[in-house]
Amino acid sequence: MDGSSVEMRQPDSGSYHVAPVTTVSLVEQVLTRLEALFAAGAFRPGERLNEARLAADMQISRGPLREAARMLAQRGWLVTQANRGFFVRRFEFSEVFEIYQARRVLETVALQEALPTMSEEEAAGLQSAFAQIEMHASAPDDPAFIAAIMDFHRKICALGKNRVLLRAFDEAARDTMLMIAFLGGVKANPEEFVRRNRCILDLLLSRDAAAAAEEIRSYIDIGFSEVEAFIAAQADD
Amino acid sequence: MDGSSVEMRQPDSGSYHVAPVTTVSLVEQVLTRLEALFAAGAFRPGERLNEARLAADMQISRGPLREAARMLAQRGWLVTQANRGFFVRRFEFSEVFEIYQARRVLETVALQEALPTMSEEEAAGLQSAFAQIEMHASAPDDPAFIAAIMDFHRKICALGKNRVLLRAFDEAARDTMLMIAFLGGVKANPEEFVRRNRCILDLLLSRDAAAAAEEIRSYIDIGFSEVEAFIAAQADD
DNA sequence: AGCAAGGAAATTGTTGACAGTTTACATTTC
DNA sequence: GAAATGTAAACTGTCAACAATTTCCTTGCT
Repeated sequence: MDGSSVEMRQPDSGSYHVAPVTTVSLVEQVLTRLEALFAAGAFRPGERLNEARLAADMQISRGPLREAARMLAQRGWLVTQANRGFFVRRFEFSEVFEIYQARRVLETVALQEALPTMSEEEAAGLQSAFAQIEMHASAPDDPAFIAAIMDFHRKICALGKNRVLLRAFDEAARDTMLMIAFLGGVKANPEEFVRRNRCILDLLLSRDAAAAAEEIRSYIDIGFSEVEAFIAAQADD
Repeated sequence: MDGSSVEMRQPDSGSYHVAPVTTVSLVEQVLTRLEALFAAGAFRPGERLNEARLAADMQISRGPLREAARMLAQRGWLVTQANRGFFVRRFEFSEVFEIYQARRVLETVALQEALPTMSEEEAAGLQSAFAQIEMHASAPDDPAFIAAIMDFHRKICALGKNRVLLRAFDEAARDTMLMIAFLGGVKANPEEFVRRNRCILDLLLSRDAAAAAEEIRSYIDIGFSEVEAFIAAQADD
């Protein structure tokens, strides 16, 4: 490039305000790719994963792969057995219920205390998050649709301004997505989801904590019922 | 050993029902030792940990150490910077408040729904857990004292029978212990803690969910106030 | 045929070495 | 003397090889 024609502005004092060089370590890249494989349903519950083969497929060595796998194990997506390696976790049905129950608790608790004092920025954030749901509703099978829904509800939980509880919500949200990946996608009708989330948004914007909490409760219960019915429909395996 | 003098009983049918040989992988051992170092206050917030030195001290190579460190990073105790390694997390004061708030929420929520149907086994478990607190009250500086208190409250949270929320409590409990390790131990008077926990136990055993929840709320608030005061007393650093 | 024992192949656990980056220090320049 | 520059040491990131264990198949026995 010709450095003479375009002159870079020199900083008037001290520092340059350039964006820091973000080097993404190989382990983080592997973690992202493993997450994508999980989301795509590439791993089956109980499956043992072959380190050498996976590393070869990713064109890396086993070291970084194992480090990423340890992180997923700590997250609960993989379990380890000494000298036998990493296995994909299994879901019991009882745990599916607990995941939905946990999300219900975490979202409604966040509301109860924080909704009356919700800022305009937070309200705008909720609105744009809901807009993302609408945007992806035309492609309900795209993982981005579920991700948008989760992000909307994450912002609801974030109203509580408690990082520990928000982290717990993130865990539950990730568990939900993992479970859906195992089920092979949800068949629920997207309009229904958009409609009910719009209802939640409206109640939030009107600062009606009790009504919003009640609506979230029933929304999540419906989500659980859909999964419950879907699982019941699978009388095989 | 002389195998002839002692004859093992042969099983009457098929299998032996012996406990499986639990080989503890080196990574798990390292994780345990790192946790012990954290609990002992060996790591200071923000400290960078030298992989080669730590591995040499533990007489292992860097591979297993890095895997254990990745797990602690996923847990939030360490943070990573590309090409710079692992650093011990820092606590902001605001997060200390959030930890206590989260424990308060998780314990009281578990009670609200589950206390009326608490089984006799669960009640007995709570009683023995409280007995452990009393047993360690004579040595309040021993980490086992705090661990006993945490275990009692963990059993309270477990009444809710929700593994996702219980896991969140575990996170918060671990964060609490880490924070205390950073502070260099709490100076609070142990009799006060024993007395208030006995009060909680009594209310639990009488199945009074509302009163127990209220007592837990004030108990945790007091715990937080103690930490708050302790931090305020440190006007240095 | 069914089952146990043995051994080869496959797989995980761990290590040491090398490459790339960062950090610390000495040197130069103003 | 302070700031910038260059260089060596220290450290992290990654890899490939070796050791230990498990898995699977073959063989031999009842």
